[in-house]
Amino acid sequence: MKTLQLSLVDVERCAPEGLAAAIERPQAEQLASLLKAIADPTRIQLISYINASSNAEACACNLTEPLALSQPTLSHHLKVLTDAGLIERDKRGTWVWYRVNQERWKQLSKLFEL
Amino acid sequence: MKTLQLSLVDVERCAPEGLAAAIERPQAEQLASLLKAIADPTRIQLISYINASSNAEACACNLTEPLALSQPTLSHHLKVLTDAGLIERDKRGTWVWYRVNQERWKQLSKLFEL
DNA sequence: TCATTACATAGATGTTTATCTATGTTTACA
DNA sequence: TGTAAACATAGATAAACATCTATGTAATGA
Repeated sequence: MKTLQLSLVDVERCAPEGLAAAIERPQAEQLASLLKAIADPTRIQLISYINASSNAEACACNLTEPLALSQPTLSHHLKVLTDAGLIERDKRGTWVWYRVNQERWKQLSKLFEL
Repeated sequence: MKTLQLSLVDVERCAPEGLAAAIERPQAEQLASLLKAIADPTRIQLISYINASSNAEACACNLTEPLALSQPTLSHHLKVLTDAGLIERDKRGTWVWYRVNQERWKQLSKLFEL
């Protein structure tokens, strides 16, 4: 019957096409949590400020003012970035210096070569 | 006096170092909203599935099942990605086909060459 | 040892967001 | 024209999150 045949053709046109290697859930969650760490305007600016500082490192004490953040809020964002492994903490006396983890950053950039 | 001098030295060691071009707030917000669109495991998988499909395009009707999503939830995620300009909508009859916007994707990848 | 400074943690609050159910809209076709 | 299928939108809800104030911790220096 014609209708059935057309229907079959239509179904075929909408049928799942062969998927190449699609990202599985656990890896997708891992990537998402890494991206979430960066997907915030304040943290993007933080990374930018750190990287743009001389020696590519910045003292926390110099980050509150340019970004107009309270000290606990800054501390929170730096922790999020540190936990994600995107920046590294280096305590020197009373101050804490941060630098971008270039390895981790390169890892991320590869994601977008998909 | 020695204390004052030391204090000055210390301040200098913590003083703001010359910043190169740091990302300003409006641009940071733009980048963050783009990254937020991807920073979700479901949407990462969606992009992956679309790109891994033959012809690098996928019908919405084929995306609910492999990702175990309800139809409205799928529709929501596809809208988020579409609004961010990361995928493109192409309605063909009853079905809607999506493909990744490669231009936009390349733009993003440049972000990580920082 | 005490005061001060730099930073972290805890708890509270308002906003965003991922998901659901229910319903609306559009297209194909008999 | 009327029905069915594919998708979008609306509204509700619970979880996640950015920010704040208040307080704790650790290091410095007198």
